[in-house]
Amino acid sequence: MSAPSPKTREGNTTRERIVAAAAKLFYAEGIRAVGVDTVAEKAGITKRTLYYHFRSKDDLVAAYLEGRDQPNLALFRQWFEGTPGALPAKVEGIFLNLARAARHPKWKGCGFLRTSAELANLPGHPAIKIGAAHKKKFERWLRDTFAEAGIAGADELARQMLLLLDGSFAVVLLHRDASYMETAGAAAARLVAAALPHPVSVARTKRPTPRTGRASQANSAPR
Amino acid sequence: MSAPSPKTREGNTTRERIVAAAAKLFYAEGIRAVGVDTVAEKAGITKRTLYYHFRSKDDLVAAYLEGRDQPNLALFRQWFEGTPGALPAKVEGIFLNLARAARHPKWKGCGFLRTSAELANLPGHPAIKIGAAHKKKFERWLRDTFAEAGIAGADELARQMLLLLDGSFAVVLLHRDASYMETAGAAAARLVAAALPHPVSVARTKRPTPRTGRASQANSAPR
DNA sequence: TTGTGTATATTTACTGGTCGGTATACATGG
DNA sequence: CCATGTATACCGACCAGTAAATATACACAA
Repeated sequence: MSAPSPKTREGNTTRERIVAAAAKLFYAEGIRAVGVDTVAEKAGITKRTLYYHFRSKDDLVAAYLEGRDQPNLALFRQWFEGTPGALPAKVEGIFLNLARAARHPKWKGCGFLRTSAELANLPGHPAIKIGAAHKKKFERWLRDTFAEAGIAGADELARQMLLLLDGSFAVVLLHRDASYMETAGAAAARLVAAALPHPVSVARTKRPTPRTGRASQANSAPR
Repeated sequence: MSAPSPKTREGNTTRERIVAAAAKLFYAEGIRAVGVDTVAEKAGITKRTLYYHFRSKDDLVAAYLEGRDQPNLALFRQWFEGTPGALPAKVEGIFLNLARAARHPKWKGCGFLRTSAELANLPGHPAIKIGAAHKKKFERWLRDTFAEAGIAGADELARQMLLLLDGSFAVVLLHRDASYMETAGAAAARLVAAALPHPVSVARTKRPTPRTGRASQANSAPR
């Protein structure tokens, strides 16, 4: 995005190959578990070359997450749009696709969350800022999507989806049981359906969304 | 719980002091970020003594989480019982108390989840098994509590609560914004209220819980 | 075309320090 | 004496980061 950097082999810059190697290793093994020597070896370069392209390991970690930001968001959008049906079903589609992905043996949870958990003692770390921004982008996309559908509490609903999503990342990683993602998807679909302006398929009620009052009072976004 | 081990100073066995020091350090800094030398120093002993009491660092990590199991569960139960009102409010009380705790500057998320995230590349690690068992105990307690209240889908509801809880751990740790826990509490309360056998304060419907059908089909626990 | 300067890119070899874990000896209390 | 602890000193491996030399590419001048 900033430095042009010339080609070295077929199509890949050296920097890209370093980030690709770092991404694989950091995601598979963890940040502190992987040394820069290992990254350099996997990228087919020497450690000194790595330090020519990155000022420090922390910068490399940040580049790893930076590189996952857009692809991840695109994947979620794709899962949403690729699921037929009404809004609740489309939201649930994200969770069901994620459950399928989580059953792959190499799946190890959400790289952003795992990095933030591992570096929790360094709150200002650039990688954590990138992770926070990533999740905020996702939440904003959800909120806009809900708002376009005419949902009143789109803000809070988006936050709830994020909580269920990240909760399923954590729980599935711990138990290695992807069915929790289907549970989360069901809960998400139910919350979305309850927030829809049109009473869904349930017997119609007088007021469209009478249950919104309770929560909005406990959650007026302190900051 | 297993070895009696004699006292060394006032009231504490050496082993307990080691575990206490390890707990503080591992929670505050992370597992791989803390060396055994640091733990030994903080416990006021030498490293060799640490290795007299624990076969390996992995054992020490397991002991750290083992020691947090019962106190953590007791705290959740206490928060639940200490909140007045009906079931949804009591469940929400857990989240509100947790939000208060999360605003403490030394709060760093859930030690069980953070350990599982950091050791995700070692699925069989004893500490991860302890963490999984801990979360299962909490989920079981929730399920039994819901079942006693006459809720039909107590199993799934308990899983949803766990997802919201662990989701809020992850999200609040990333954003350092405890208000997400209040959002999670509101969502939890709403889901519990919707599952109650008695239609809550909303206008009565013909069937007590008509919305259960959608989710039960998507979540029949594959394992 | 040839030579030279310069910025980019990469190498080998190495630094001081920390990692988990241990060998050996010494203390102390039953 | 012997079991239980504790202390000093050390191990090889690995850690993040660096020095110095060099290879490569391109610009511009003779």
